[in-house]
Amino acid sequence: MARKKLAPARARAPEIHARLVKRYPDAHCALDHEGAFQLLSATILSAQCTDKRVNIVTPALFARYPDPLALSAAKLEDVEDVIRTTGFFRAKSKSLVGMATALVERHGGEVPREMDALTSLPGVGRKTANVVLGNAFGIDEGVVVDTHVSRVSQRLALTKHEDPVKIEKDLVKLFPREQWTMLSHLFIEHGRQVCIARTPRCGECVLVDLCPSARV
DNA sequence: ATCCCGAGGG
DNA sequence: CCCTCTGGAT
Repeated sequence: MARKKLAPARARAPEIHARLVKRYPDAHCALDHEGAFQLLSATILSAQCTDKRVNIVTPALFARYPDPLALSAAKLEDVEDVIRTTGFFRAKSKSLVGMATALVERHGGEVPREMDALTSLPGVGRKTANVVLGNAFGIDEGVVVDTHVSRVSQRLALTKHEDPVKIEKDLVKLFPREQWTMLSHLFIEHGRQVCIARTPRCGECVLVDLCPSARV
């Protein structure tokens, strides 16, 4: 069975975006939050953890530590008890308290809006910084590349890389800046519902004819 | 056994 | 580049 040769990524990208927008018109940040500080905290917790699980623990976290000053003064053990079920709880607790302390000491208790300042915070890498910039501040600084975005991009052959930074470089060249933040939500939603890691549901995928990995 | 909106350290 | 950190869901 001859597989139809697909167009290069550059030619498929606009159609991929259009179909996903139509398929997931309500795509949005799945981490419950109010404001940059809460989103920053929730995103630190999201490492190797489902957003659903993060949303279970954050209400208690935000109630107990409503602002950077309160979180900076928290005892690590108390934070660990609240966030334990999200995994990596010792490292995440240190990151949260360290992040809050850095906000108080270096940024007047506010979340900075610059990539360099954000990634200088404890426990904050490029992925987390992109989440905050895009969703709390409305700045399309880059594309959030999490496990879903990585997998979907590879299956669609929009990148040949596995390194998230290299994947992001490929994606920002394929899609216009004003689409970057929403693109992440679209890929994440598609990755969760259809382009699932173990058993992708290619039979119900709106991108089958644009995907070299499709198995129907 | 594998995966989930990663980051830091060696 | 590699490894480690961690619990819950499937």
